[in-house]
Amino acid sequence: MTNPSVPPLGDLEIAVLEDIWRFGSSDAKTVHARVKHSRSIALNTVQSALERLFRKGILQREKISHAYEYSAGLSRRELVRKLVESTVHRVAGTQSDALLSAFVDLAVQADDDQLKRLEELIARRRAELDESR
Amino acid sequence: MTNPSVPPLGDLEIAVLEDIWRFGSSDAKTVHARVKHSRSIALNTVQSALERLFRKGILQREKISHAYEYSAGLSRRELVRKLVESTVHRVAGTQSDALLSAFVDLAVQADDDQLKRLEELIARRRAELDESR
DNA sequence: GAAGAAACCGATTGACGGTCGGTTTTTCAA
DNA sequence: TTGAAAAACCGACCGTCAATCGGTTTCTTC
Repeated sequence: MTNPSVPPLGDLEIAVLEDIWRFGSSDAKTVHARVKHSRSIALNTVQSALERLFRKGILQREKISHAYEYSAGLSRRELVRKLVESTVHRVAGTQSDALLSAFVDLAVQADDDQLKRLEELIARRRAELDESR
Repeated sequence: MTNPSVPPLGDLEIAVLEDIWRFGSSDAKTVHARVKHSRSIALNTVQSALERLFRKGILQREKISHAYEYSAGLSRRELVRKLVESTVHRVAGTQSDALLSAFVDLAVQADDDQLKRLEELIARRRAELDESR
């Protein structure tokens, strides 16, 4: 929790991740087959993006016969959270304040519906806090 | 608003920025004088960090006699917001959802006090929304 | 007009992402 | 069992970018 740092991700890495999120666990070949329409890219390139993602702890892999099956170790949601956390940590003296500031300013763009959901969320969180006291 | 992208910042860049936030508008020499305690670094190095920050639109500068006076064009808060926005945009299919998700997950760590402030914020935002309708 | 200050102009180094080609290892079927 | 196909593995190259600085030019001011 003290060091939630997630290394930054490149464009291809994100594209490949998106693909795994979308279609579920896959091996390099399959990902390549799907991704090569938008990017003409060699299989090896996809392979190393996958590998990098694995080393970064973003993807998991399991050897199925002699091919790696890659799967997302994180939901998009979790990744976004970690990424945001890292970002904030880098440029924030005291986390909580900076975090709150970001909330504040981002919330300004939220619409009615989102505000409502946010309120519910806060209520729930508050309930949890009360409960554990 | 559609393209809020802020380029990523290096460590020295952030340090220099922090310095400007802390002490206000300064020229390279002054920043260097303050920063060199923690990092033994040449004046030129600070100068180019400042310059880079300027080119990235993070700092403003004004020529005072023949030296540049750099000042923050953004508050820390605004920067954090932009940085977070960029981060979310890169990895999010549909912005609003990802944004909300990030809220949700980050809010889980918020304490009582922060929740209260968040609620106030939402209330205010809601009032603004009503007003402009 | 000379000295000092600061900008300006590269140049270098080290990471890192993206990109592959070639080599080795593994699997599997004939 | 062996040979072809598949996939991993290795390592190289390029481009970009932050950090770092030395040297040169330009500007100001006394």
